[in-house]
Amino acid sequence: MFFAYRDFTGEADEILSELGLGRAHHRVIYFVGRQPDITVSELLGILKITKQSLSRVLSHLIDTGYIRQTPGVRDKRQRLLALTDKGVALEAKLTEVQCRRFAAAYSARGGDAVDGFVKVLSSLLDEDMRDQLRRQYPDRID
Amino acid sequence: MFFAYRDFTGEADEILSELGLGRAHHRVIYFVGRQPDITVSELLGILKITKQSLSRVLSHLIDTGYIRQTPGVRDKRQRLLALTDKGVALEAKLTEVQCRRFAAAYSARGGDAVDGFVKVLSSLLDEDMRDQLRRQYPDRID
DNA sequence: TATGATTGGTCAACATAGCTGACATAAATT
DNA sequence: AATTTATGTCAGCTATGTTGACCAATCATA
Repeated sequence: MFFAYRDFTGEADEILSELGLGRAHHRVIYFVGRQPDITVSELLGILKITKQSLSRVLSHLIDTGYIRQTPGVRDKRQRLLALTDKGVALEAKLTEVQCRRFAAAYSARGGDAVDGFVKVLSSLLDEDMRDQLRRQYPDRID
Repeated sequence: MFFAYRDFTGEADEILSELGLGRAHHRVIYFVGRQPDITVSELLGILKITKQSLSRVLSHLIDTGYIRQTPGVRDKRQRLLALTDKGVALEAKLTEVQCRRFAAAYSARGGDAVDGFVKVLSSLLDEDMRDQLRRQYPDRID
């Protein structure tokens, strides 16, 4: 798991570090990309870090133009976060190198292996996390 | 991958933090456990961190009695690292909670899924890392 | 409408675990 | 004897997490 996680994130980490960003920035970009107009507290709930930690990373991404924020419509206190075009481009680039690994795995090992992989991966999760993901991706998890 | 890795290491992290240790210590304990009398440079090659980083963690583990070192026989410069009884006990405890997750995954998803998991996981590795692991665990990888 | 809860932010300080660079020592090799 | 190797140590930097304290705007409700 250690080796796989390290190598899986390695290529993306390199791209990021050339831009002066780290893995924490990647996570924010990724989850904002998956769920545009996500709120800060939703993001905090996913990442399970403190708002102070998130603040540093998020402010930087806003300052450097990867993420934009618009005030919430229902609740004006909320900051709805979304990727800018620059953010979308980076997200695509990062996701591409990681997808390439999965594509290679799929080619080399086949769909049944990939199915097993997803199943086992989800079984490694805490129960509440698994339930949460099941709700979000009902057709991919379980 | 992010969620699975976080939850997979979460329980072990808790045990460690009660002992004033972190994930870096876990890695050292784990790999010393897998390969007793490993040298410092072999460990550096596995972890791919700098000797200064390792030094802090390793010195602490030696000071607190989880790891002992004996001078190399062939090469007296080498420090051969091995777990003490205390180290073995901790390693077993940490490995146990992580194995429990895999055991649960095995029960819930079956052996074919676990086989697929291992296959895909190994396909996510860099090629050289995969070769290295193939040599070390010829019956488990590929 | 006043009060309290929620959403979000800031400042300051700290911890862990990585990094680089420079230099030291003992042992092995040539 | 000179060089290379295995390892260590000091100093300082960075990224990313943590606590605690406190502030402001907005929302919901008694």
